[in-house]
Amino acid sequence: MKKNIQERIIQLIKESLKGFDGGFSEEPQLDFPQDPKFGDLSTNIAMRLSKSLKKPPRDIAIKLMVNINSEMEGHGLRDYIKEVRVEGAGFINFYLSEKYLYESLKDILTREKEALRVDLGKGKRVLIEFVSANPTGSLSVAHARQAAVGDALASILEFLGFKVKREYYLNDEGNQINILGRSTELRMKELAGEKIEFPENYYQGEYIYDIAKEAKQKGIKVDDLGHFAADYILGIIKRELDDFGVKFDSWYSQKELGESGKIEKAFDYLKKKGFLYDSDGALWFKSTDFSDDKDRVVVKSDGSQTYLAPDIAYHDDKYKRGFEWLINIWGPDHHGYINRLKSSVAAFGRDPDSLSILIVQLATIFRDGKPVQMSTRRGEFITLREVLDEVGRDAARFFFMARRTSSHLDFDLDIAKEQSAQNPVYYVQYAHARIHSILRNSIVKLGKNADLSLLKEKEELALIKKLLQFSYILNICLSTQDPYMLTVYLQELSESFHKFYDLCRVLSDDEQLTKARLALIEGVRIVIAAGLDLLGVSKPEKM
RNA sequence: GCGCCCAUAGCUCAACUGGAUAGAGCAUCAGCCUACGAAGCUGGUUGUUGCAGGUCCGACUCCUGCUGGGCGCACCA
Repeated sequence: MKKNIQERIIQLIKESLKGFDGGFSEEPQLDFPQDPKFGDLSTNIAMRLSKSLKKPPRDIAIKLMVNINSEMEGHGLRDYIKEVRVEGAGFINFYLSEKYLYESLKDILTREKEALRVDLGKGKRVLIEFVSANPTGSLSVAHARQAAVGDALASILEFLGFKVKREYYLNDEGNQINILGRSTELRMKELAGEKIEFPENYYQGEYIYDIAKEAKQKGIKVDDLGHFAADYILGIIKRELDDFGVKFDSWYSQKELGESGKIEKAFDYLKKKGFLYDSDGALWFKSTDFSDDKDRVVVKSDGSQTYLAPDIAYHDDKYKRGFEWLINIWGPDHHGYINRLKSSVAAFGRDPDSLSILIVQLATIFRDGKPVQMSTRRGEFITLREVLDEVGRDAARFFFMARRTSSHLDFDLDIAKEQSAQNPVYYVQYAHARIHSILRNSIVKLGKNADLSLLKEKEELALIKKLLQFSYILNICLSTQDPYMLTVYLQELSESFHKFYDLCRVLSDDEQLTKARLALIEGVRIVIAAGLDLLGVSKPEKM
């Protein structure tokens, strides 16, 4: 795998720093400046060294630039960097040569997706657990967003060389299953003509009637109603996820975990280490020894377990299955739970930072300009299914990721289903379809022998540069653990393409130029397709 | 009372995790198809970044305090 230009320049900067007297412990940062007049790549290292070297940033930058210029040859970068300049307060800006741009485009055309891949994961095993909704009803919009984010993040990590598994933790026992069973039982009685009182905290949704009918038909015993209903609902959830394009590698049953004895084993270990103690007739986990502000009950005084008990064993088991990095994707109502779970990881002697917990903020659904209130128990909430039916998979997925994951999201159903330019997904898909259309219409064949150096227009060079940012963007997605940046990037890339399209005619009488431009748009197509694939959004050839 | 998140243009959000003149979309107005898809492109208007201090060469970003909003603080899951 070829080292990308960024890594090579960073290496060059490091090398060039060697002439300085100590004082640099920082890894040089190299960014793509937002404004092209600040070069193609830029580092702020001189400013950051200013303090420890006790010199003005510009003086350092100039000295460093001289070193860089003389080191460049040895790094084989002479042909690729057109110019290095010190600008502004002490930024060192790199201007890439056309030769480099053409070679990079050529690389994308020959190796396609592989040219975009950077192996950052090195085969590290990652478990992403997400959605994990209780099987008591259809998936909500909150789950939908978690599903979109988790699935895309998993795809991105896979692309970056991580070995990723997607897992769904199934809460198939406990109090909510009991209530589910009793809800079903009552509805069965009601259907049989009995007068019933239906408690407020029972599941109110219409679907309970369907389950009740089926349970009656199959003659399910009263004691089994809870699990029967849970299985039935799990079937619904699986179909919803399937239609949303989200596939899990494994479904981890809490019930089976309980029966496996793994919880007891985990407790034995913690007891031995002194992290469990009895008090008030209950068993407590000493999470305050770690990062929690309060110890937590794991076995209640009535002998039953709290939710934390299986969760401790579950996460222990994740590591025991060989995963080195755990990513949990949760809703905001669980953020108070982070410290106690991380504490349990630490109690087993593991690094709590190897467990990343991402809080996906809620999406507020707007219909007719008004927010729709949500209540699971009353059965009044917008489901993933409704969103899918109304706006479609592509718009839904893209929309959910079009904001930073940690930010609230306003999801206006009326706008999303309009399928107008207001929805950014069409802007990106349109660029993709437009490219296909041009390729279809062209008499000249797309070939490998195009002379790319004919691409000289400002828009053409800008477009190639934009293509080169793809792996940098994925890098940001990795460090922020958020696919959001990719949605932004695809919009920017599409914008660069549409601008190019408007100013540079692809198909013309000039056969050589036509070939070169076909090659360019093919490069754009490859990158947009790769990006949409990672997001789980389709890439239509016609719209 | 304690903890977490948020506050940026009329609205929805950015600002690449501390960088260069705080930018997009929507809305609105004016242009661009006898050439590859007008679901596109070009141009015009919009700011005391909630308030007050502090750190820094540099602050929307970090720290402290305040104001206003969301969420969480279970022997629930």
